[in-house]
Amino acid sequence: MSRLPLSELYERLYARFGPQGWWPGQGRFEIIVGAILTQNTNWGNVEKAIANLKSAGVLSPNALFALEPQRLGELIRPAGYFNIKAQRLRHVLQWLFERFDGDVDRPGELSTYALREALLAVKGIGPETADSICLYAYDKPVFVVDAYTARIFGRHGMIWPQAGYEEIREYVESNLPRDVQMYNEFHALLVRLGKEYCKPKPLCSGCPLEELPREL
DNA sequence: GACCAGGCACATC
DNA sequence: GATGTGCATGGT
Repeated sequence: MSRLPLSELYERLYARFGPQGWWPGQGRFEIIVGAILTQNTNWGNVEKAIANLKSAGVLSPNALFALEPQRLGELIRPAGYFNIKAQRLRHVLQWLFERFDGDVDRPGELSTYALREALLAVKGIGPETADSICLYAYDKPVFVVDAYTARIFGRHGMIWPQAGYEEIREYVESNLPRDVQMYNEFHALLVRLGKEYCKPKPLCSGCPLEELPREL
């Protein structure tokens, strides 16, 4: 495995691409909705779905919870998997209302660990979605692993090929300062790098990381 | 037309 | 515990 310090990788990516300004949406509730809609889905499609929700005036916990499930599906249709995602949004809303009286700020009072566990218990919220919500909606110091992260780290020999989500998350969290802003930028920078240079095909053309030493 | 995109739950072995 | 499959739209 490479001994390239993660902090150096972070600094190089930041120097190359600059601040990414994530999350690309505003407000806690919009971030939560976006985190579910973007599951295995291009962000451009998510933007269309969110625009539909805004136009319909239902991008709030109360309005969205009052919506007929079928109507919700129609509005988020551009984001794909619209039936299952409509259900997942309902599950989050049920959680929000049953446990926090529909107040989207109150989950933030939980500890990082408690919030993460509570989110993971909601049907339709897996590790990446839970961590995205923790980090980007509630400023909790949790690193978000995604498909790009695994692919980039894997191709550069930084993790075992069969490493799972938790393994990769702990690898990052134990090798970087526990810093919300750094986790925020690092994840966004990895997505940026992945979109531009680390696609399934072609493999790594012009990747900026090639300038980095493989072994220090 | 094939492939891909900021996953997840569930079935099966 | 690992692996396979359904879920769906829109861009390249």
